[in-house]
Amino acid sequence: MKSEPRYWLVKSEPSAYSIDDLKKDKKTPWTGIRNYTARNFMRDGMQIGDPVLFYHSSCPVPGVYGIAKVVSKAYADPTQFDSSSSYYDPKATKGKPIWYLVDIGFVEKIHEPITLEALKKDKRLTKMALLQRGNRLSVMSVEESEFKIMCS
DNA sequence: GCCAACGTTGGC
DNA sequence: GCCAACGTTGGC
Repeated sequence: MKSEPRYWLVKSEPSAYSIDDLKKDKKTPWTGIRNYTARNFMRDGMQIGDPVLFYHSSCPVPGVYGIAKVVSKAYADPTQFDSSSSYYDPKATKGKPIWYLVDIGFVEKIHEPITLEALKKDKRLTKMALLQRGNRLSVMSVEESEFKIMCS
């Protein structure tokens, strides 16, 4: 990893796992990521304590609904070894895991979510990864300046 | 290693 | 439900 982004954004479909679920659980293993770029961010980039924007996708009002943080180092995603899991990967072995994850901890819920619509309107954010055309990455980095703009 | 086919994501 | 974008797979 060339640069060292320290701010992140993770996407989740709220019907599968929402910011309210994270609030209830306090923390959760960010399991099931099966994209190499997203994996590399978690495995090689994320450090304990890094702030994470929690984004709700595929829902009536997509946007950032809360703040979380990285609370563990990267470790092998156990679901890749579980043949009964939909995330099972027969090519992975315990000696040579393919997929990694970190634990994500709850920080706060944003009472007025920062909607995708609002993000698109802010000229300062047009370059952020989330808004780049066709970006479907479920874990991505966020510039410090972008994070501060969104928190204000 | 190329590239067409296929699958998934996610906004609308 | 549609469709554009794009990552992954697999035949050659």
